Amino acid sequence: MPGTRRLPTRDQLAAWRAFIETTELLRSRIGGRLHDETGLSPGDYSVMLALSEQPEMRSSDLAAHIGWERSRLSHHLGRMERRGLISREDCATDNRGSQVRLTPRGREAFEAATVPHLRAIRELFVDALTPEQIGAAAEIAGALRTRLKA
Amino acid sequence: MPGTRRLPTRDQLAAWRAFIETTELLRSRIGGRLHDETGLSPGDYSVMLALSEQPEMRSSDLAAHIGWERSRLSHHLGRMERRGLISREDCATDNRGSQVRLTPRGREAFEAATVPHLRAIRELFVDALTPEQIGAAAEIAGALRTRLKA
DNA sequence: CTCCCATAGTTGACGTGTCCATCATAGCGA
DNA sequence: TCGCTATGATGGACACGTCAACTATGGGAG
Repeated sequence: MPGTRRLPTRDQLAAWRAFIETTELLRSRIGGRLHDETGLSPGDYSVMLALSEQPEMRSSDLAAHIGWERSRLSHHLGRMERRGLISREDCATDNRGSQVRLTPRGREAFEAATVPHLRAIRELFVDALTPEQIGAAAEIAGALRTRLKA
Repeated sequence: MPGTRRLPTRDQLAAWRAFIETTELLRSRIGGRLHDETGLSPGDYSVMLALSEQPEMRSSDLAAHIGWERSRLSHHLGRMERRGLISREDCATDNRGSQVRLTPRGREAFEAATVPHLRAIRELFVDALTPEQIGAAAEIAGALRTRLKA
């Protein structure tokens, strides 16, 4: 059947839909619990996780570290700064740059969020799967990422 | 170690991160290709897929069918209406309700989008995985969904 | 030293998603 | 019929993401 050749089969499509819809639901549930229990969004958590390991970073380095576009990070840091979670100050060695750091309040919020977040991951991801399935999930992620890089 | 008991292990956490980050990247790549090649967003596609199977639907039924909140659908339909993809009109049997339908232009856009979208799914998902991995992905989705429903 | 381009970062516009408030109608029980 | 509650749908406020434009500084080629 020309024109439909090489399109996914019914089963493949069903697997695709189940996979993509469920991962989306999982993401939103984990994010929702994080937000409800700690007041932090997943984006906040990523930023703060990086800053907790390296307390002072250039904005671009931070963006690269967490895999975000600079613009996205700039918008997000603006919101986090308004909430008093991080601060930005001029960079001594490059007048274009800015250093980002956690405020004491930010560090406190991050530390309070760690255990609830890990617990949500355990409950909704780890505990939902067998050890074999967790391994398979990691392998699937690897295979998909390889394809996405090509 | 009280307080950290039952938190994910290092390996489990690595699997979680790989899984969630890769599925997010996959989603955005498929969505990006859909948008670039057809001008439709994934949200547009979901709405139009439902309407292509049942040409006239109540807004609430449509929302339930695709698993969206009514408010989200209302906002999205507003944007789609501005672009001439769908139309809304009063419902004859319930004065509160509205009927949603594809415009001719909407139907045309949807039909033009189907093959490119399926092709993207094949290239970035189906072709990235072995048949066993596709089966495992479906099973993982099922297991996660079962847990999410509880 | 000057010019040119690359880089750091911000901003505006806009699509998207959630939460919550609002409003009108439907539908039921007294 | 009257009034109460549930439901259908919309709207505003705000967070989040992307894209493209813009500002300003850095740094090398000549």
